[in-house]
Formats: sequence, C-alpha cells, structure tokens
Amino acid sequence: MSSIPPNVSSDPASQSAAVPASPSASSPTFSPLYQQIKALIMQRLQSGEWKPGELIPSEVELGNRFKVSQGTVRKAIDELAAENLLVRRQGKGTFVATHHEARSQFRFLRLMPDSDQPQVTDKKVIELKRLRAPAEIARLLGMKSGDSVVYVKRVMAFDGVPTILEELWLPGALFKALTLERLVEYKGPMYGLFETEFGTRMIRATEQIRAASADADAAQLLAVEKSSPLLCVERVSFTYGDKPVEVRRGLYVTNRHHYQNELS
Amino acid sequence: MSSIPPNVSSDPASQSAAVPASPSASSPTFSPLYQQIKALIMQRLQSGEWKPGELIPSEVELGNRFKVSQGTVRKAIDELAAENLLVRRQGKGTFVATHHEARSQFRFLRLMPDSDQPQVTDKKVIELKRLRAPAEIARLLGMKSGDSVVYVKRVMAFDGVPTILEELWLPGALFKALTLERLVEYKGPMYGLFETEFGTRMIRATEQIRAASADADAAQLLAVEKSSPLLCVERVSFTYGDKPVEVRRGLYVTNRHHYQNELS
DNA sequence: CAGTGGTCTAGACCACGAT
DNA sequence: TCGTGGTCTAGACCACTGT
Repeated sequence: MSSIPPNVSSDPASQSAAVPASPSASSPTFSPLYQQIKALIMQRLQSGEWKPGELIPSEVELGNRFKVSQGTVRKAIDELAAENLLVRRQGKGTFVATHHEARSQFRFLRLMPDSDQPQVTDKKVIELKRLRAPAEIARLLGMKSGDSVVYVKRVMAFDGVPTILEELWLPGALFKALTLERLVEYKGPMYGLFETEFGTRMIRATEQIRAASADADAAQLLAVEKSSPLLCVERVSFTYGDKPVEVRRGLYVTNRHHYQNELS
Repeated sequence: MSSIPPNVSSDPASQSAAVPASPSASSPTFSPLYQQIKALIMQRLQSGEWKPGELIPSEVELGNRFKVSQGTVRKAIDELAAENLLVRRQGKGTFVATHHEARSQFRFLRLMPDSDQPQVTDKKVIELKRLRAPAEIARLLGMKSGDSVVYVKRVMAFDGVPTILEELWLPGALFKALTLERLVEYKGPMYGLFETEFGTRMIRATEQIRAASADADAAQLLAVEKSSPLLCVERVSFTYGDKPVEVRRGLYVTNRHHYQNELS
C-alpha cells in the first residue's frame, strides 16, 4: 500500500520537484500534482479496490499515503466529485458513486412527464439474445465486426402507457452471465445491475437525437399509429478510460413526455 | 468603491465572524464568505459595471477590495468560471464571458452535422413583429398575458439546405429598439446582438425536446414533405437572477443533422 | 467526544503573456 | 521584468455526523 507514484516527490521544500523530476525527455511531460493524485484515485476506482457505495479513505489519510498535503488531495477529489465519480458527505466522508440511488436515475433518463407527477414505471423485456455485432455497433463499441454482443429489446411504460422502446447492444465478453431471467427479475436501474453483477460502471454517455417515424413494429409495441413521430435517441455509454460499453437506441413517445435538457 | 459587504468582517483573526455578524434574526442567514464574494461579483456583472469581454480586477486586487484573502476570491471566481460567467486566461487575467466567440456558439446550438465538417450557415428572417403575448408565452416569460412581446420567425440553412425553422418571443420592454433591419444586417450570433445592443446576456437555458410532424407551413419553409418527422425544441433562456428573457421554438430537420447531448 | 469534510488564511513558487 | 492566474503547502477553525 501507500505506493508513492514515481512522479510525486516527498520533498516538502519544493512542490515543483515533483514535475521536473523527468526533465530529460523533450516532450512536455507535465502534470500538476493534484492531477496525478486524481489519476491514482481513479486507478483505485477502476481496479475495483474501492467499490461503488463504499467509503474511501479520508483526505488526510490519502494525503499521508501519497505524501502530499490535504489541500492537494482535496482538489483532486473536488474534480472527481464534479464528474460524479465520488460523492462527498460532510461529517461522514467521501464515497464511491453508485447507480443504486434515486438521485442518479434522472441523470441517464431525460424523458420527463409534461405534468410532473411521480409515475409508476413498468419494464417489459421483449427479447434477449447473443449475436454477432453488426458493423455499425462494433464500430461504436470499439470491437471487431462479428464479435459477440448481447442484444436486448424492451419496452418501458409509465402509468401503464407504453412510452419507450429500447434496443441495447453490450459487449459479449463483459456480459457473459447476463440472462433474460436475471434481467427480468432485477428490480431497480439497469446500470445498477451492470455495476454490481458485472463490475462495469457507466460514468458518461453521449446521445444523438433525431426525429423518426414509427415503423410497423414500433407502432405495435408502443401502441401508436404507424408513421407517428417518435424521438430517436442513440446513446453510447462509457466506463473508466473512455471505454465504450453500451450502445442503446431508444424510441420515445413524446405525446405526454418530453426530453429535458439544460444548457449552461 | 471597495464597498465592504455588511456580512464581511475585516477581522483577520476570525473568519467566522463574517457570518454571525447578524446573529439577531432567527433564520439561519448563513453563507460562506466566498459565496458572498461570488454574489458581489455577480452584482457587478448584472449591473454592467463589468461588461462582456472586459478584464475584471485581479484576484489580489479584489481580495484587497473585499478584505478577504486571494484564496477566497479565487474560489468565488472558480465557481463563476464553471458557470461560464467568467473566463480565466493564465498570464492575462479574468474576463467577463461574451457570446462573441466561436467557442460559445456550440453551447446554445446543439444541432450537429452527421458528418462533421465546417458548414456555411445562412440565416433568413421571415418575419419580425410586435404582438400581445399569448398566455403560454407570457407564463414562460413571467409576464402578464397580453403584454407586449417581439416575435421573430426565421429559417437557418446549412450549406444551402434549410434545416431550422425558429420562432422567438422576447419581452417587448427589453427589446424596444429591435428592428427587422437591425436583425438582418447583424452578422454573428443573435445572443451577441442581444448582449451588446440590449444589455441582456443569456447565461442559461432549458430545453424540452419532442418529435413532431411538419405542418404545411413548416414543410414549405423547410422544403420537406408534409408530415415529415421534425425535432421540436422549446427553449426558455435566462439572464442574471434566473429571469426568463426569451422563449424559442425550433423545428429541426434531422436527416443530415442530429441534436448532440452529453450525459455526465 | 473524535473524525470527517468545508471554509479561510498566508505565503511560496511556477507557468504564462505582455512589455 | 513584471503582473497574472495556477499550484502547493501548513495550519486554523467551523459544521456536521456518529459514538
């Protein structure tokens, strides 16, 4: 433990000594101390040494371990908290973020009811199977075309009204043990399941939104007229190291709901 | 100048003295020093004392003015920079953010070409007129139904292809001097015009996105088939103090473009 | 009460940009 | 060379949470 990074000096007199430690190479191999600490913490998260929901060591403890001041650790944790990888709780400590909280649900489901009321959501899995990745999916997941992927198709209903038709593609290697049974019986957010059962934590996603017309299949599953306008949301989710681990294509009925977005 | 806020003490021995300075009231009128400084800076921005694009006083200077340490000013500015109200430039100073930059354009126009290439954009104003605010618009703008608003309708084309049909509603009182001529001749982002000519700076917006079908008018102006699926984006923009100052309804053609969003 | 994160200070040096 | 923001430290006290 207490592995001191090569780039970090324990000489208190010169904090800059931590950086010019390798002045040999021509390239500007420079990084502030707190960024190095941040990277070290992120390593612990990625390796699973500190698991979602767990308490991590205190700031002073980490400062001692890494041989830096508490303020430097603080700045590293500040950024990780801003990125939703850690959660600070005054008086208690700093915890690894988890998808098992109502708080984080709305971060990855932006469809809101027009008249905001709590809703009963109902999820129905239509299909789960293994298949060879189509070229487009393989490209988005950083895999080779034809590699094994898990395919899921499901419908979500709010207050009994079918509203979202979703297709998912997951890397087969990571989700070997995912079965329809396991997915159906699981209560709670899917990313929570991925996190605890498959050690894969989503931390970021990009979405591309378009307008589309319902085809026969979508119209039937969503109980709308054929050619009805639908919101088409294509998402790629990433885990640590910007590694893509999910492609998701959703069709949203936006008669009584809307996709909510904040520009700031 | 150098107006010391009532809540800020200049006693260096007790930073907490800044808060219990008013222990009279029962309510917990508490706020960290840096938040008070942040509020003071925001006042200067809102009042126009520091205008968009301008250099604000240095951190040490502000520290002296407000009788706090540089670190406290720094934390206040950190937050304001994170909210895109200020922009820091190492070696130069801290500047008031402005919409007259390519950087800030993409923040408020999320429609991207599917194959990312620089595009020639062309804006055509269809209509500009004054009218009495419809109930819904008045509600969103925090006005009374029937109050005067400026209405703008325009089409934006990318590489010659009409892609966005937009309607805007602006408070009449704020935009008295806005004419069709002025709007047409103006080159650059509309929010830049609002900022320099009308002293109204947009700092935040919320959007509600739905799928819609093109009606006859939209189909004609966007050169698509009637009933084509379109992205319908309803935006409310806010200035300082969370005051709404614009309602915008856009219809986007998403055949060769998509609405790009980051979930983090 | 002890331990945690949250705030504040004072002083140091670095990297950058303009002069 | 100077002034700016950027980093780092060390130490202090506060507010919150558990025991």
